[in-house]
Amino acid sequence: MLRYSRSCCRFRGLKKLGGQLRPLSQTALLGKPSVNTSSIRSESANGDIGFLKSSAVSITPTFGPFDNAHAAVQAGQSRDIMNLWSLLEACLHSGYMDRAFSILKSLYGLRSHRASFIDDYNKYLMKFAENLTDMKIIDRKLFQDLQNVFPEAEYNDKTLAILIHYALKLSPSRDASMEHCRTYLKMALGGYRGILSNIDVLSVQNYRSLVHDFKLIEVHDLPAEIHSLMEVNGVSHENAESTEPAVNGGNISVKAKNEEQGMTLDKEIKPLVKDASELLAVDTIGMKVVRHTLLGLSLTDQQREQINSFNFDTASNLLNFEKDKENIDFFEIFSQLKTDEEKEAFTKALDEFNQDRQHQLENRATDAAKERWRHDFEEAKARGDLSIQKKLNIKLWEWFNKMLPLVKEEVKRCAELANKSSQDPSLSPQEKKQNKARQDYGPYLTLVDPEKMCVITILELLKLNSTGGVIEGMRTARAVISVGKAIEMEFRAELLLKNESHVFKDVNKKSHEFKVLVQRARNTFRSMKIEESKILWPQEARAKIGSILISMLIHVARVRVEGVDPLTKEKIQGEAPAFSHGYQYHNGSKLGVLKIHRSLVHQLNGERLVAAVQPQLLPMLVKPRPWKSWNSGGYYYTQSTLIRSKDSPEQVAYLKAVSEAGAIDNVYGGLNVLGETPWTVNRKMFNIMSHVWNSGEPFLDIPGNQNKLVLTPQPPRDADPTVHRQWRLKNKALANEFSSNRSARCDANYKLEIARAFLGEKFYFPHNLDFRGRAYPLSPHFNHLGNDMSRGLMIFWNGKRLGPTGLKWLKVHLSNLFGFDKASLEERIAFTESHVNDVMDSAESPLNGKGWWKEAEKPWQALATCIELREALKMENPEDFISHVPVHQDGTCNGLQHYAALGGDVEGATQVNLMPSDRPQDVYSHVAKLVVARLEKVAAKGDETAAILKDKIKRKVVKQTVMTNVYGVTYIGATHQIEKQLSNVFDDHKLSYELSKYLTKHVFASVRELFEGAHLIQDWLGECAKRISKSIRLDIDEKSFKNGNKPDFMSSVIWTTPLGLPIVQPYRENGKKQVATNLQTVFISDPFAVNPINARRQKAGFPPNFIHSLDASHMLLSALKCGEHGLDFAAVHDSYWTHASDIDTMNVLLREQFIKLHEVDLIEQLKNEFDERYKNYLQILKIDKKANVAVKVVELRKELSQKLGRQFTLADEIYLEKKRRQLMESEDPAERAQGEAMTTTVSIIGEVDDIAPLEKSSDSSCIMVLAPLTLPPIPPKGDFDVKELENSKYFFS
Amino acid sequence: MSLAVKSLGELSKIKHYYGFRYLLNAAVHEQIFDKLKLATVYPEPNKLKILDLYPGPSQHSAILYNRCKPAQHVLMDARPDFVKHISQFITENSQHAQGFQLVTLDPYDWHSYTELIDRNKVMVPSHKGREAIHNEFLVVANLTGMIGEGLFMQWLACIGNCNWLQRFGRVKILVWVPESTALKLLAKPGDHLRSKCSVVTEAFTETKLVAVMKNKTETSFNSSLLEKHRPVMFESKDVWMPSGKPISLLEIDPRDHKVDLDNFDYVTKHLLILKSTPLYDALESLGHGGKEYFCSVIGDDRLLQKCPKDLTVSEFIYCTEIFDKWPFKPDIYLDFIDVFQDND
DNA sequence: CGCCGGACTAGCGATATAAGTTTTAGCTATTTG
DNA sequence: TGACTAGCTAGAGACAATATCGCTAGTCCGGCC
Repeated sequence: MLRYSRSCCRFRGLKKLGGQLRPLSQTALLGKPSVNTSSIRSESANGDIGFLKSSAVSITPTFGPFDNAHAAVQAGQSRDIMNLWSLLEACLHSGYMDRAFSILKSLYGLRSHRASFIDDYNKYLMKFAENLTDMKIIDRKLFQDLQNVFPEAEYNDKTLAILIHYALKLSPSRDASMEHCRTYLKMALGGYRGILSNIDVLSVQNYRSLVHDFKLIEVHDLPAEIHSLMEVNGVSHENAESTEPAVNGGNISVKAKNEEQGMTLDKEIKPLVKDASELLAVDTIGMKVVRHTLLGLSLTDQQREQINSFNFDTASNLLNFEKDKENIDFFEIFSQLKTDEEKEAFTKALDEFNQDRQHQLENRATDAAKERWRHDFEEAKARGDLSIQKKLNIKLWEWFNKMLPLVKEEVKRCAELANKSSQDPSLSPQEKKQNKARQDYGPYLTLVDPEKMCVITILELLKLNSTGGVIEGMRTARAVISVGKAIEMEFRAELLLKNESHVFKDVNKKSHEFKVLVQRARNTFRSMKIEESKILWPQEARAKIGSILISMLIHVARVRVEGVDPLTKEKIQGEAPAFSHGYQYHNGSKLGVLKIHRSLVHQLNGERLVAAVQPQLLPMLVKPRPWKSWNSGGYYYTQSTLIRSKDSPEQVAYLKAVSEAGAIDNVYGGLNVLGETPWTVNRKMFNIMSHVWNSGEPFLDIPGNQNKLVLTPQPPRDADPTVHRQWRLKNKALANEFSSNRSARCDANYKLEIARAFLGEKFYFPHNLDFRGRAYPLSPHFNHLGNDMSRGLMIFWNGKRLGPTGLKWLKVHLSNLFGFDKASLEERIAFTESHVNDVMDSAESPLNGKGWWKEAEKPWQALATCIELREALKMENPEDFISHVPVHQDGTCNGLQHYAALGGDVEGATQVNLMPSDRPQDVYSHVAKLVVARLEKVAAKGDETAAILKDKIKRKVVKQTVMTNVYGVTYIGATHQIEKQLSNVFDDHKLSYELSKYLTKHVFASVRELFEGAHLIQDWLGECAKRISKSIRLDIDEKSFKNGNKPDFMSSVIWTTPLGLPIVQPYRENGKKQVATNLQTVFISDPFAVNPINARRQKAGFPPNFIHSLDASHMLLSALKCGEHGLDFAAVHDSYWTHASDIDTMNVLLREQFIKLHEVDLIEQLKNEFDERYKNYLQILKIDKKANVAVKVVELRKELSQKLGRQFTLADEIYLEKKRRQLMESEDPAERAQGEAMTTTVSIIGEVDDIAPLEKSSDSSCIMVLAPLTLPPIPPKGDFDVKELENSKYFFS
Repeated sequence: MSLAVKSLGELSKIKHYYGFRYLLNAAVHEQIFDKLKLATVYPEPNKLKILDLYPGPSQHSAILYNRCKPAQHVLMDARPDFVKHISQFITENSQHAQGFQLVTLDPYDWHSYTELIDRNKVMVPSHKGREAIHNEFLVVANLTGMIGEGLFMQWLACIGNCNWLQRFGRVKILVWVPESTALKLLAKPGDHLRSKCSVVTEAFTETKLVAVMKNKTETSFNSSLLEKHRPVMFESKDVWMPSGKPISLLEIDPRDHKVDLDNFDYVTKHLLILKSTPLYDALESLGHGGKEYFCSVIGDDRLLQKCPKDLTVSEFIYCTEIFDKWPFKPDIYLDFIDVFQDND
């Protein structure tokens, strides 16, 4: 009855208002928006692993505000939108409703954003309604806003959901409430489901009312996750008369229902849980079950005792960060379980426990840190021990307490300012300025609990000690941003938690089974919520609140210091600020630094700073949230994006488009496999490292614990300037070494401490991608991509019986770790076997024995393998050994492998083991040989340099250069690498540098000779990138021509990987700007700014990036397949890891996938994509002035110039060409004809079939013209057939 | 007999000027040397040694040589085109060029001087005390090129340290610099160009503006400066290469000073970053608790209200002395940063 | 009432900073076929 | 005449950042008609 068509509704609605009929809801009078539900989902073509579908989408995407390249109008606005969004959000949560409303108006003003404006309005409405008691006000407000203020905006299902939610909450009577709901439901755009799917608005209680009380909707209208929650109740309460219990809900066990039955609804609806932390305490029931399950397993008495005494209350038993406390060793228990059933039960119980812990981990870390400080403080106070040389934590607690009131005061002022409409004129100019600034940061500062902000600030600053090359301190810019970011993260996590508790507030989890259901619903809810939140605080806001907080800390934080009186030379005690803001110069440019006082730094050196590790970024205790969309996956409470595109919203835009089309499911799949591999800490390795660490001595790559930086004595004043310079350089070098040692040690400390916390735990690494699609674990510090030490600390949680092949592979692995990896497998096995005594010795007494393992290329991993091997060999049948150590298979010069496959280069393919062979080919030795041959040839002709060098060329000399050559190393870079090697042979520094320069040329030439095909492709890729990045795009580049004939080039190189991932090279000119903060201005780039691209980097980066995108594709495909075959899989780009026993399987799979990848001609595919994507682009060429076309162009220019009465610029030419094309696309035949008839400079050039012969490089005899963009022809492909690879066992080895 | 003085027309045939600019008008040069009254400073030409750095076309060298007839006049230049030109010039004038010689060393390289003086002993200046300007040694240089400014700043440091050529005494330097550099060096307290180098120049040298290019633009020397120095003015057409920034000639007379250079450096450098912030606040950037300390020592509130850009040299020296007495002063030798060491 | 002028300011762009110089591409003149 | 090379020069470059100043364009206010 209220379903009016749009036009008549407005009309009639208004009429009715004027008349007697007072509708219950004014909002109901609003027009019903038209719904656009067309979607373009094309069916995946057969055999497509992503590319076809994805490229189809990404070539002509329809972009939202993330795009910064597509539409010119939008270009300037996307940044505004993001800033407004974030400000709106901040104002709403800070309760600045008036300001929020004016922001809404601004958003409404942005045309390009109009369509999604209602989402912003909904957020406002939601908040607006929160503190009201009268439904009518809400309804009227909405009506008036949409009628008068935002006339072009139309409500959507979420708007209705909000109305329903509040109708249920606020209506005075059941009837009124029901009537409201009925009305709103009828206004639905596309059925009830649309409204009801807003589980972030409607609470479980709401659903129950709608279903059970009012019977307005059926259970099957609800989102699937909610069903179960309804039904449990439905059965117990309503006897299932109106609902159909069978719908979808069959998975509820009888037991669960029974358990629920005793409860009445009244009892169930408890008073609201006010905040997140209280909510957490409710969960203990489940933990009893966990304990019960665990105790039911076959355990040793000791373990039983441990579990019995273990407090499964997660809040008090998060990870173990205490040195002398031991958590239960879940890994030990798990590995000792005999039967699969027991393992399964154990796993289930542990996972459940970990679900809760993960939740805690991501949410309660700041509180935990604070509590620890307080605890230490109180303890010391109780002991009466508040000595001068205070413990760090006590100091921190004091700072915290001094800082807190300042922060609170500031928050108060911001709030006051926001509520005051007019400025107090009596204020001093300085105060006024301060208030002005408060307007900027105020909304953001009032979002997070001041206590938390203090803790975060302190922790961040301590964590940043000695970063950014500052000796004792950090860069200010980094500090303010870090603090700001941390605050933002905290806010997001809190927000999510708050929302969650709001929605689930009236759900009581009495039973264990029921809780599982709730948890599932929650997870869905979280995913939704996270996906929805695309808002990022602008860097500017981060910097501003960061600086405010930091300057407060600077103000209060003080330390005891010691100094020397310059006159009496006595030691003096004093007090000074712990932090000091100042500047340092580098190359004449100033750099803001935040210095940390030396005495504090010393104290920090001795501390274990685990608390400062962002807890949101630790390895996860549960399987990561599977990747489902560009921003949904990984951690549970922290938003992570699929691609780490710090400053490329452009790629995000493409990504969203293809993701929504479901074109990159293989990427998600591959990443999920990586994320689902469970790990645990290798306890034996941990103990050894821990021991080494505690000694404080340098060991392998762990630097020793030096406390003092000793500088060399100063030369006399009148010494030669060179002497002074040398002295300064020497000091710099010393200081750099010192500080890099310190940060290396600090890093090692992080690793060890995280490892300690995860001892005996089962954990996972959530992964995401860099912009080329390479996978990286999200958790920094401690992951399997880390250095040898990190890797040595980790083993697979799951163990697998070695079996005959496993044992062999374990031996091969050890040999590889020693760097003995270019021999045949048999020889490598023999290598290990010949060292069996060393293996035993290393494993048995790693620190006191002969220390053979330390000679390995990767000593820590070698030691881990030695230990594993010893355990195996000790057994009666070593093949029965259950192995956990990951065994690696590395591609031999993986980049070249891809190049060889692309180029079909037989010789190259052979060299990098794409061809089956009895022994692995060693490219490096081969190149070395080639180089020697060259040198000998020239030496014979009398070249002395060649003669000196020709005997000095070893494999090692060329290795790095050959390897990095693929990755586009520059001549200079390569020279440095070679110089490093040569300096071992030649003492004279200058000589060795000269020789290196000479040698580099020959190495390059040799590599080129050997990988002819590869280099042709490399050059082709480079040339394409160059042309694309110097191309002009008709639709947007018009205004970039402001500087006459020199345009700003805007087109990045964009391509689609075989898996369908769109890649946008992010190299743009850095549009860094100065941002004023409390401490100083800070130089930061705004990721949403549209900057011209950096053509040089686009060109230099493309060839290696393309190859990386291929190796990434290969890895993900292999991961996917390994996952399908039940393998535990991990990878470091071109090094694939699995259990020893599974290596053979993995090798087959990865070769299969490589073949699959290269079966299509990827280069041709790329060319086609380029041709399509850059179809209408123009390029600037220089052609011969005397050529026929050139003359014509000049004539036309002259003519047009006269008509215009001024110089005819390239911008004009582009404008004309654009017009011509528009006309030709027109519907109107007359216009089309007009277009055809038009002559532009571009059309003249376009008539020439092949422009290339006319091109000239540098001469005054040529002119600049615009021509359609053409790419060079693909270099011919060689005869190598990638299928040969199938039997090449040394491909990866 | 004297060396031939070539004209701009001839000298402009030299291919490359390497980004340097030279005044090539003999009359103006004469005017300049008149103004400098070199005869008073160097009463005994037969003991005078002149080191001419980056002489380039060497027109001024010839004129100077002709006027002073010094015992030795060494031109140091290593730029191929100039080397060629100078060698040829010397050959052409060989009979009149006693003591007029070229060394093809790079004046930028410190080693060139040890090479010239200590190793090959081509030119060995006498050591003089620091009571007066060295009266037997003169340095002439053209630093109008790219590297010029940087090199000059280092020479200033050498004056402060009494090393390099300044180890022989307070050696006068006549140096051509870009006008922008001259402006900086001569900036007085309160000038917006006041910077560390102006303070250092003022503290360690007595610097005079000898010659400037005639210039219509505003962004040039202010009238009081011109009034004070009364420099010789020359036309821009007398300068080769024709394109480039205007140039000026400075006369640098090192002072006898006893300032602790390192502390002075640190204090001026840091204070002048916040050149318009009152000392009261700016001092905090000198180190942990700088504000507290300095305020407790400096009684004069007027000084604390002043901005670094308005401070006189003696005020900077005063601050340096206080800084030096600070028990908790930061380590001034660790005042740098390794920007490439970025751990993420 | 409306209009206008002047004061004021936000915001942007330019410039200086320190003090051994960074690499590279492109341009020009020289050399050589 | 053209092509190639060497060597210069300039242009970007990571002044891989920040303080300050001056200019401009807009805003606000008060006075005047």
